[in-house]
Amino acid sequence: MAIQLKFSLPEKLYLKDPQTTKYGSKLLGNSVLLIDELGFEGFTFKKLATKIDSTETSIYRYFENKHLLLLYLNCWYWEWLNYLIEVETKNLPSPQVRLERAIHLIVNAHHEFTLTAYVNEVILHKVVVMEGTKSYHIHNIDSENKDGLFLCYKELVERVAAIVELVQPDFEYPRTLSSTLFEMANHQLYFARHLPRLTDLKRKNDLKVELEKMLLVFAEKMLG
Amino acid sequence: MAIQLKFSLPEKLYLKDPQTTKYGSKLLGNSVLLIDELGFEGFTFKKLATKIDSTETSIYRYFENKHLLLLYLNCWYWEWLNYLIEVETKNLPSPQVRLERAIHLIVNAHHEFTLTAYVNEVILHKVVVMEGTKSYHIHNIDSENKDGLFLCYKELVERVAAIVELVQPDFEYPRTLSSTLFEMANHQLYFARHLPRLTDLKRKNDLKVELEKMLLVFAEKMLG
DNA sequence: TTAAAAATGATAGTATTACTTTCTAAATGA
DNA sequence: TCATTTAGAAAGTAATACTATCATTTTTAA
Repeated sequence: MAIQLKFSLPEKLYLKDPQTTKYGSKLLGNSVLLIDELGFEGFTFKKLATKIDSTETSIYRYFENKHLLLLYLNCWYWEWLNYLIEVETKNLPSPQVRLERAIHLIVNAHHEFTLTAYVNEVILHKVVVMEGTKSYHIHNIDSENKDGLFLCYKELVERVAAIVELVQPDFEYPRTLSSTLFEMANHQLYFARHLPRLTDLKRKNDLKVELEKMLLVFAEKMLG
Repeated sequence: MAIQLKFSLPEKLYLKDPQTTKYGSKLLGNSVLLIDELGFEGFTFKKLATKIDSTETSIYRYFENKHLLLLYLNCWYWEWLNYLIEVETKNLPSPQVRLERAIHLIVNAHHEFTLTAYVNEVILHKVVVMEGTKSYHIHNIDSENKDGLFLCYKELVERVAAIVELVQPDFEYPRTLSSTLFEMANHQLYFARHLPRLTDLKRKNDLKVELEKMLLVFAEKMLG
């Protein structure tokens, strides 16, 4: 993919949009690497500043705090996946096939597509699986939600829910099914890697193949 | 319920078991209240010490850090639920009915049972829904897992998985179904309360009733 | 009953975190 | 080229996440 994409993310996420400057993209790219390396709790703006040969002050000009940076990365991921699902399910012959394609992308997109130079999508996906829920399990969730910070996730969930509704208009839980597909994809992968007794995915096999199959079975049974 | 229960939780969770002293039970009970009030990120041992008219030093004699305290509370909840499911599904006529009873308990136990004087189960449940995932999304997950800190959750998931296997021995994902029931119960409730576009549960209705119905439909379709 | 042991409190101290402020220098662009 | 934007440098602060030491109170067991 040669086209470089810029996503429009909620304004209140940042003080200055890191996608608009070279420094900003360095910030984003390295924050993904450092969060992966240290875990979100061990990650600090000080350490990130050192890593990119800069200062805390400069980072604070982009983000109010590390929580909003994490949320920015998640939103970026959600927008990116949303864009891919939109493009890749267009012109497919039936809703069933579109749903199958969407599930394939939820599991595999980060390995098959690279849209940007500065963010490593494979590592970003690791961060989303490992730290993602922390971006929306926060004490001031309601005020952040009011500021529109979770629109990206909502739109992503709604895109897949809309396909679900086409597949089976009588199904009573399209949003729940959609959000559960996204949540399951992350949690079951995390369990397979770290708490294997909580899942039937087997680490020795190709997790992506198994996970995709599992989500397909799951969706089929719910709608079939 | 007049019987006071004491749960045996993994030893490495604590330095001194808070269930063994009066001070410890005060610590536990108030930590639930304070985490609910401030959110886990805003919660500190200093603030807890002030709340129970004590000192940081004393709290540190029980727990190495606040993460382990949160995990302790989660384990407590998992053990408590595990115990209830065991007792309450015993002697039921069929696996189907036992699974239905288990789902009912996942959703409602905290409102229907009170086993201890010092922990408010309803608020503990709020904390588990809000902060629970943080207790196992941590950078040193593998070493903590090695220390057996997640046995309670594994046993809980396996208890329900065992029932699933009795209901439908050919079903290929009993553990995944079980862990997904627990995860869904928390996430869908959280979404209904804070990010309603991510779920079909409607806040105006009785969330518990709706959630139980939803999980039943979900399990039925998976196994039916 | 008393002496030992266990549990808690009081005080102090440290490194790190999570910022904020102010002022300067370099790059950019109209 | 002059104004504006952008980044760096340095310093400072309140709070966090602990640790150490010593004194006091409470419990327990001989």
